[in-house]
Amino acid sequence: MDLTRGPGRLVAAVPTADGVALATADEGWTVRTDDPASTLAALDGELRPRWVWWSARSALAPLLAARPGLRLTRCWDLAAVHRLLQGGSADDPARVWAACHGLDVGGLPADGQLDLLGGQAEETDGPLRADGHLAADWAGGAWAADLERARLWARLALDAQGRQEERVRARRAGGDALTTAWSESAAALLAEELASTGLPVDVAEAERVVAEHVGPRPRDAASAAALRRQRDEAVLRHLPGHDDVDLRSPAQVRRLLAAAGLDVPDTRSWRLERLLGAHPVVPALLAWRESDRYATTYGYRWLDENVVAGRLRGRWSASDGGAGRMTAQAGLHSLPAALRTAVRAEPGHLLVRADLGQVEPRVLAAVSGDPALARAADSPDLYAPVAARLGVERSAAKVAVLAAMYGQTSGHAGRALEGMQRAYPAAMAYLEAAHAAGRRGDDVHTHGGRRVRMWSLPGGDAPAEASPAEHAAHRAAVAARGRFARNAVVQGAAAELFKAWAATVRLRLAATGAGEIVLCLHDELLLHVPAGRAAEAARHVQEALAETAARWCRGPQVRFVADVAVVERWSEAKS
DNA sequence: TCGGTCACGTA
DNA sequence: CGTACGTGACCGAG
Repeated sequence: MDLTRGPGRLVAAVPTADGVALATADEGWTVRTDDPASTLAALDGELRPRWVWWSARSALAPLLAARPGLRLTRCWDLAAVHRLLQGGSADDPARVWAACHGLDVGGLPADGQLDLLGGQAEETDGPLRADGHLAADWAGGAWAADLERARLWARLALDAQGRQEERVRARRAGGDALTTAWSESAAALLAEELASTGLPVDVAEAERVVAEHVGPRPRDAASAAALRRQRDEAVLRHLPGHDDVDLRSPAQVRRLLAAAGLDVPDTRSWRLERLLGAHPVVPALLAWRESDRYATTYGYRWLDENVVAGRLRGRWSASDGGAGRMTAQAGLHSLPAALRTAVRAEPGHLLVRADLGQVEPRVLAAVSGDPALARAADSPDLYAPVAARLGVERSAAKVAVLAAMYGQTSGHAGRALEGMQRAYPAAMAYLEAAHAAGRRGDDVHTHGGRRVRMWSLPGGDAPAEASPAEHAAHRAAVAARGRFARNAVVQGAAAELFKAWAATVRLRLAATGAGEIVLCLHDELLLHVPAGRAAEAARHVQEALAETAARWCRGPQVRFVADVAVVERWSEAKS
């Protein structure tokens, strides 16, 4: 059972307020209905198509708003595949269309902006300009005015899909870019479902955690201000005469520390932790920092704005940023550990928590085809055989592997890297190639075929006339680009593997009704499942990983491992 | 009112 | 001088 694969019959779908417009290679038609979600759900069951849409955000999000439980099976997401092919995060229809027709995007309005100034806004009834670009009003949403327009918009989507698929098939990558296009599309679908579903939260428990750090919910603005002064006072009382210092201002905190005889270049907590015994103001300040997090970012306001009826919801992106990881808003990806007790299964349900173990070195073994590293991945603890091979402690082996992947040069990394070079030459060569490309400013591509764009440097490639300081800044910028590229090919490929895994899990759960994914966290999945289906869901997670890994590795098979636990609260069973 | 910087949570 | 992201606060420029 592998539902992510297979071409499927391509059916473009454009839902509107009045109904839904559809297009296949042979025909287009419209269905007038006030319930397009049900129409698509029925067609999904009958035809098992691969839905083609401009983006899950535009096509699916409105349907999920009307029918939260809607689960469509497969799709081709033009925006997601565009990001895969072109890199970056810009994915509006005008850019998608231009890219798959080989048109220059220079004359296009900026992302999300209509060309209101009228530079190219010639009067036209059709969706296309004379130069082949999408007309600005169509790209901006004019297709939604009536079903006939929507039908045309669906035909254009199908046309764009065909051109995109040609480009995907032509993409040379270590892996199979077409499979990546499918799973990235699935991730875009999942992103909308995650935004709609939300993360189950025990609000009373969340309020208890917040109260532990900042006290009870203030009744009004005056008591909030008083509480704030009270928290500030706990720090400032250690240095009389500095009552006017604003602890939220790093510059003022630095002057405050200077008054305590502590000269620091910045006031980051890792630096202050080394000065814990130097002055009582330091531990007080660190405690203030922690509680301030709950007063600002993760406090009552955050709960009020983002948790509705016991679900924490934020927008999700399937591949934002350089390397193509998923991103999430509303703090979903950076919940403090203390708040995880509040992430709790609803009555009659359980959470299945699954996280990939040592995913980045295993991914490196797979994408580089390094046979020795692939053999190390046979071990449930990859670092143990690496340590044996390098003849060092496990902790040193881990540092060496991470240093190789992240481009670390400080500390003891240097000598460890020499050992890595001898033991795992193919893996190191893979990283070095990406590093060199990044330094040159050349784009790199992930195993799955994602383009990762580099950026140009302020002074160009080699500033001829520059001060020593400018030369140093330029060298630093070149090195930073190299580290970014080196990391991107590993982090990006890991993101692709993760999304392929998540997509497979999603389909198994949808097909069996054994629960649903409620959180994706880079290498961790959280499922919310009926209590009686937890063991089954856990099995789906493991089987989906084995299936995904087998498909993903073309060279030597690399073992991927997942730690799976069935819990009531996310905080339990943290490995 | 805006963008840059700092700081810090997660992976 | 390991990378990525999102969030909120301050601060100086406009």
